[in-house]
Amino acid sequence: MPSNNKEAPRSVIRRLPVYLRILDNLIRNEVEIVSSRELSEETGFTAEQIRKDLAFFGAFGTRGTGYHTSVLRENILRIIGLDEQTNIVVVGAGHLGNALVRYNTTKNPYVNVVAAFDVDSEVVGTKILDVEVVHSSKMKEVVEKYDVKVAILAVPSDHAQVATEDIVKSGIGVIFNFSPIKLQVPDDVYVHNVDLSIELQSLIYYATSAEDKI
Amino acid sequence: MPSNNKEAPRSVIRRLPVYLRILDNLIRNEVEIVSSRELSEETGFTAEQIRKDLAFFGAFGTRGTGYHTSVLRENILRIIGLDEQTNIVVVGAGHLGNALVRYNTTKNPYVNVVAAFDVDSEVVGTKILDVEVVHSSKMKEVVEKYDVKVAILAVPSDHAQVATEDIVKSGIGVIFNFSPIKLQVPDDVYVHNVDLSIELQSLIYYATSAEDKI
DNA sequence: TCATGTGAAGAGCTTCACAGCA
DNA sequence: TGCTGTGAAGCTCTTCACATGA
Repeated sequence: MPSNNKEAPRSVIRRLPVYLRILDNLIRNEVEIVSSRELSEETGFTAEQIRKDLAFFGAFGTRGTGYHTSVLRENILRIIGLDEQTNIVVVGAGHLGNALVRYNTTKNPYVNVVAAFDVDSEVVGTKILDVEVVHSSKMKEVVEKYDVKVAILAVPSDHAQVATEDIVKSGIGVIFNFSPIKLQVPDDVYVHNVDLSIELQSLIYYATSAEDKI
Repeated sequence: MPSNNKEAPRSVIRRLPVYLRILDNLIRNEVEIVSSRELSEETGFTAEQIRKDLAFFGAFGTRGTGYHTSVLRENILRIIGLDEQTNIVVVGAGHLGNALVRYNTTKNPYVNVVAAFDVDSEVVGTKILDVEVVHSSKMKEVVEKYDVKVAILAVPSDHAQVATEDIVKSGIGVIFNFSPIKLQVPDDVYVHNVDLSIELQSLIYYATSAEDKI
């Protein structure tokens, strides 16, 4: 394997799934070869950056030709760890949790939502598509049974830390956090925060400063 | 005004709403002064970074003391453009759009969702909380009436480009895009993409590589 | 010839170290 | 004294320019 021993930059890891989606489309259309310039047009990233990203993990292309779509796809799947189906859970079955279960079940290939968790007896026992809403007290059991690696956290702010402790105790090491709380977790747990209020508020800056330019 | 003429770095703009939220909490608890070190503890950003961020726009603090919470809050509101209520719309009233209307209505102060848009006659005319679901053909009318600056786009992929054209024609200049499509827009329209599938897929990398370290 | 792979230069952002001031 | 404000250094990632090889 001609790959590198250095830690992969986060920016590269964030772009890999973008390449993956394009490759899936190309392969669906039976395109066998793609160049970095073509990938650049589809993604908006520069061709040099795409080559650097891919070259970081090894030489997957052919000079003068380009990249073999299916070879590149296999390599990216392996690098990310999507070469085997990944089981995830959604914690919180309110409106946002509900939408996230549906989204990842119908729109996200490569992941499999095995359960949603909630503490509200109104929703425990119901289903979202084919996904059962289970009481949070059973999290460890489900996580061990399905070897779940990632939890999406979408509970109200005042439940977020408690729910996080359930998640950590169940053995999950990666949390995709939608609550606007700085979660307290052990060092070996990886938290990725998406704060929709904050992202929207920062966008307002561009809405108003763009207007000033008129 | 002791502020700067250079364009503000994106990274700074993304952090400003984080400071804003902390300040809102402090002011609610009648705390009048806060230091960069205290803000650091709340946010996880370094104290130097916080001082640099704030100093970019002017000298808002007092040496030896710290920052006056309400003064700093007012300044950040003005910088972002949140000093007056910002009207937004949500385009797409499916499960994700529904959740986003609720989220921004109940959890996001400083923005006001004036309408949701859809083309499905099943949902047009219904309400999400107090927000009416309006047919997309009336977008321009609503946007002009409420001086809407930002649209959240949460429609299925195959409708995303068409919906974008409605948004652009209505006069909106900032789009918060949840669809996994590279939207084609004029140069003066600002698009911010959040692709939930891609973010989750890139997280898998950390789930599996963390495991390898055992 | 043509597109990849890559050292070097450049840009942008963060951290350091300390001057400046209440 | 204590905390802000800031030039300088450092780091990370991107762009450039071109050598490399099918």
